[in-house]
Amino acid sequence: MQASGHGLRQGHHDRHPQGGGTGPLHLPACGPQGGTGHRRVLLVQGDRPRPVPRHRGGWTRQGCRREDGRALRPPREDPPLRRGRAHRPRQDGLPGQEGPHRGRHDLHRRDNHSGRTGPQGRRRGQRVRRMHPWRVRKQRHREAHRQLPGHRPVLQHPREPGLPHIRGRHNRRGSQEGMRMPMKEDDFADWYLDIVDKANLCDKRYPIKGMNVWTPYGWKIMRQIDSYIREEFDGTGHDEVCFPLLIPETEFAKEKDHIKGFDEEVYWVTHAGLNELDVRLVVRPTSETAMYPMFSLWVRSHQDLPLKTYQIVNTFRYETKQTRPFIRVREIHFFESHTCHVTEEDAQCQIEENIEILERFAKRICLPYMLCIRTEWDKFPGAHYTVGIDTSMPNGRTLQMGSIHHYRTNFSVPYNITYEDENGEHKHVHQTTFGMSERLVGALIGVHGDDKGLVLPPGIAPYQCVLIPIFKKENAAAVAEASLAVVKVLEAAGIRVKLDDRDMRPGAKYYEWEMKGVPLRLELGARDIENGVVAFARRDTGEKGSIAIDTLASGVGLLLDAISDDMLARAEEVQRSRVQEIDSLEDIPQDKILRIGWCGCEECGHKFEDATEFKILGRPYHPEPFSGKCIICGKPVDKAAYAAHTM
RNA sequence: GGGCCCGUGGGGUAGCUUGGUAUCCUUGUGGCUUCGGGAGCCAUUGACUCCGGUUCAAAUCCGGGCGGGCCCA
Repeated sequence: MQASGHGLRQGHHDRHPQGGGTGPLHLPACGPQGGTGHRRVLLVQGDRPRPVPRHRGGWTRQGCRREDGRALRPPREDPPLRRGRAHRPRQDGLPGQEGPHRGRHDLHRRDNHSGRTGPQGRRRGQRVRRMHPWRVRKQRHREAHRQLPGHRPVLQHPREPGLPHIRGRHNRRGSQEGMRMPMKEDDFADWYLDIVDKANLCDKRYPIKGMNVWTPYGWKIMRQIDSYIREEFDGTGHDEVCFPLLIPETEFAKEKDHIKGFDEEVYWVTHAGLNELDVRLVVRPTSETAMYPMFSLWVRSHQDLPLKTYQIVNTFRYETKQTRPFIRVREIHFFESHTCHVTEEDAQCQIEENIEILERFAKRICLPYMLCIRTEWDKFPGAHYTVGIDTSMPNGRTLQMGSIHHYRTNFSVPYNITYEDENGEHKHVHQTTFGMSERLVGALIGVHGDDKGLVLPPGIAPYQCVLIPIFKKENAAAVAEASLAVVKVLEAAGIRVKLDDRDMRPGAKYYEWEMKGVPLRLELGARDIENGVVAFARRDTGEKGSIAIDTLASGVGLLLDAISDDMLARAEEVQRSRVQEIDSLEDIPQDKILRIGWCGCEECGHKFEDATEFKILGRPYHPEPFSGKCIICGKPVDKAAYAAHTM
């Protein structure tokens, strides 16, 4: 700030809410509003006090009216919708819509005295100067405006005083800022975004919607998931491959249903340098059409079968709906296996194997799931049938984490993938695929997280335990040494451990690592060293205790196993409790997965979906005993179906 | 396809109706001090989405672009 060519500027210390502006007034030496940051204050020389303009900040926006009663501008009935929840009007009719604001404005005053202004900075702005002509005009204009009939200056903050404090913005104690988070059950969407942000799983600020940056912590989680996938598929005779990102339009268009299913959400490469391409290129939304032209070259004899491949790559889909980290993105970190078999039965065996793989995999990452054979109108474009892998989220919606498809010969015919059998006959292969994505990370967040933040299963946590040394001034060196020894023991036992010896208060570290979901916290202080133990606290249950230092590695191992088992058991129980059987369209619980009778015909299915806005997930892959009636047509049925709101 | 709303430091925001002053919290940085559940103090970096227009003067008003969000079909 500087004295401009106009000769004077005001600092905030000059303002006063009562300022009428009609004549010279003496300023308070240091009013409650004064002294916001002495950095900003400008001393101006002068011999006459100047009028004090009305303090503008924190005043109600009030529409003003002319004599005829018409508004000069439409008065704003509601606070303007700006960024931040604190602006939203209360919808619930609870007390708080009226009355003096007791939050921000007053707090500002308090803060202004909080010591940020130095001793020298408090008595400034006493000398003022004659007003510049434009300011005089403006002052008169405002004064006239204020005297219009209907003008009601209200000394009340425009924000609703009764709104709950969100994220500590109005908190008296500044240190609480940013620590609070939305509650998981109350507002899942906000809670989820908050956790992604605070646990630093990805950075959403990349300037393309739906394309986020994997941060080190988030990427460690994803890589751990990938490593399990590699272990499982390598162990079942699959070979990892890596196909190009781009697919010629000519290949992409070969399977009609497939292209129809994707044509609204693929990215196109149309130019190379300055020239338009003769054949446009598709950025893969999935890799069938990239792989299968090559499969037709690779597969020649029945001895080449089964061909079992997989790859972990990124795929691209132009999502038009609202994107969300990990759950709905445009660049997808994707796993996909592709297999070819001699017969439909062989392919079916592969589906069974995939389900076994999934079972082991899901246990390791502690995710409950359900398998449903998707409806005809919801199956993968080009598939014979699709098995969806769903898990349920805290808001009652289901999240599809992956899918398993049986293609029969739907792709091998257009892509001409044939083999020569023992008799010299040429036949089309039967194919399957199995795909999962970074949605697994989204599922982990939603299924296990709580109001303190992320909770990671030990199997995928980048750090399975974190060791926090409790220093005192006199014993810092000894504690540091003992901590290093503990870390060495644990690392030797193959446990991923993090030593947090930053210069922070222990409590602050506890909160931080709880937010980041580390399954087990270890503490080591003078007390523990004396007793020959290490203190621990479980993230999932909060349970605290101590482990003898002699049996540290095995003790920690046992605890991690117990955490893993308990987390899976609890999540499975929650999932079971979210399923509810219904037999009529009346009183449908909106936050449950519905188990219904459905005759299986498309007409009834669509009727049900239209009437309830639920989506039919399909029939359970593993048949379940059921006897009832189709919820629409009333025909007796012996097979269940599941339906849910989906993410 | 139609309609509506919003773009202010790294994050969250105030200010916009009535043009002139960029507010507060948090974060970051340096220092002192402290450490068994978010300590404190001192100093300090950092922003008006872009392009036009109106004006002596635009975060503010007007038009357009870009970006984001919501509703309807």
